[in-house]
Amino acid sequence: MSIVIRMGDIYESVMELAKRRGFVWPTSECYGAVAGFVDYGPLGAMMKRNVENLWRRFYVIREGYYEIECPTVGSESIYIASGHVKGFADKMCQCPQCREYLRADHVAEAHGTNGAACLSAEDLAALLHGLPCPACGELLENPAVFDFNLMFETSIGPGSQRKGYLRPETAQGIFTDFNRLVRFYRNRLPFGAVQIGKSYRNEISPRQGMIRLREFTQAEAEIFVHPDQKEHPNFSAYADYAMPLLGIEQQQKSTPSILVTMKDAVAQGLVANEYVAYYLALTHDLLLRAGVDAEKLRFRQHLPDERAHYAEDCWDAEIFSERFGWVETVGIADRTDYDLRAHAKESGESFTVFIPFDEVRYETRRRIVADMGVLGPQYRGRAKRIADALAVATPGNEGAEVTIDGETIFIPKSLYREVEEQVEIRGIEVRPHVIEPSYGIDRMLYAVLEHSYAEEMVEGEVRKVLRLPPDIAPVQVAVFPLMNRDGLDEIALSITGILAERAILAQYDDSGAIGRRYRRQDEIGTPFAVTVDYDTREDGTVTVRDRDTMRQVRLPIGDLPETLASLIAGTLRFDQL
RNA sequence: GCAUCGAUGGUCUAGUGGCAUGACUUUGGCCUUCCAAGCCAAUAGCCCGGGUUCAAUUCCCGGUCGAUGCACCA
Repeated sequence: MSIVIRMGDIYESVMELAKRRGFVWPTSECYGAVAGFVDYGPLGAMMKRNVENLWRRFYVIREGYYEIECPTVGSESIYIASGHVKGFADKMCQCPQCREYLRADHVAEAHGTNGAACLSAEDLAALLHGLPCPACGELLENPAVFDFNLMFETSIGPGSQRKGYLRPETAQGIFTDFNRLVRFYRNRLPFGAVQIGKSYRNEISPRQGMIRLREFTQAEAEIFVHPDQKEHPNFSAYADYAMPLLGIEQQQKSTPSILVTMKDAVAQGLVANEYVAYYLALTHDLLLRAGVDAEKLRFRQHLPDERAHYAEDCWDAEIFSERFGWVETVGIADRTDYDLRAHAKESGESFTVFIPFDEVRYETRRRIVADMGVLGPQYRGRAKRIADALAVATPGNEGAEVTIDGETIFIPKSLYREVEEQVEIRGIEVRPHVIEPSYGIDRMLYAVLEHSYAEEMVEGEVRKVLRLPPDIAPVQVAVFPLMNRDGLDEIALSITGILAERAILAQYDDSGAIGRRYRRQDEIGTPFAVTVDYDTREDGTVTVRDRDTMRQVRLPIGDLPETLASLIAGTLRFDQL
């Protein structure tokens, strides 16, 4: 019936369509676009929201991880704790000869300077002067050393007293709200929270359109689990879910990915635990549901040298793009307690959950109780500190030694007594581990557009069509009068209204020949089109046309809301009509 | 950020130191009983800034954006 034709540069075609039909535009074109930023046009914004809502259906509604919303501007302390201020600011310089960018501290380290990363830019520049460029060998002359941090910096309030950063990921907001979240979830593990929102990274050289943006949308879930209980309570839902995994071993031996069930992947130790496996499967499920081509999706495990030192296991969902190759779109990591520990250290708060024991436990503890009646007058200001030090000291036969301000003081036995007491232990403070699935929504959206895009020959004409899942498509239904007269238009308009009341986004169009109107909708991926013709006036039926097959069936107008709603939800297939 | 190449209505494109092509799209009208039909009309463009010149969309310089290579990508 139709032949799919070979396409040239699919990226060009997809982006041309996306621009022309209002999916994605270069930002602020009237002043000259800025690389790394895009505007979502009317259809793009609609489609993006549909993708986000699909994500919410999986993570918020199904998993029960509630969504929070934090500021995109955060104070410096957050990112000092997270490691972004230090870990993301590299001292760099450029070789004046070959123009190679160099990590200034690396060059200095290579020539025998230890701890070069901690030196100031001036000191580093002085050190580098006269050293050979590792790229071209020319001697560096007074190289300009500058900080490059991928975070956008800003100041909070007038006079720029307080430094702030645009968040480089949404995750930190969930971590900084941890203690509130623990109470919200009534002190029980596991629990999770999610956030969908903008993040910012001042990429040195953003290329590749929507793939590498300076402002982008992330959907992140942080799932807090007991460190010793990494069995997902609902693991059975995905235990038998089979999908191809490209583990470390497969990559090192250059063998293809292996098809395994999640149950086996965990049993074989390929995936670290049930939680990670569960979200690998859920992500696979979600991406296919969003319109990603299963053949162009793989899950790749981070190699030991690319995995962060604290991560127990880390996988990327990579989506194949004709233009960009394999693109990391989702990261799924077991981050252990790294983030919570870092914030606990920086903020001084605990970042733990109190887990009660099933039964109260009793422990016998020895404690040293100072005789403050004597210690107080004798040591005055230092008495309290001495008593505290005594409490944890290990006394000898004659007495105990404590060290205060570097001075070792001997406290004779007579000034304290050792008591043995029974303590009730009702539970312990546990610092949860974090399982983090992190999605790049813009990349996902681009991948869905690219994978959905098709050109085919229909009766000598090229038909461009986006085969988007019905609930991802920006517009769900188009409504046409066959002729723009004889009352057909009024009927079509009233159908549009009826569908709107059922919260179905229907677009009315009476302009131009009917075939042209079908093509217009094909191009933006509208899955269904309702046409009012002369039979409608006789028997109250209309045709419903399926985008992918271009087949039509007649239905009574009264059935439309229910039938279309089921078709869009995917509970009914068109070929079942 | 460096190097090379490019930028003409919404889209694709012709062309030029002197009134800027054509097609498609869009809008209006006529026509039209289901897949970009036809006819008439309309709307709409030389990326931005500076220089050379009587005159610059065209030549020169700088910038922006895009493509490619290098570098970067916790």
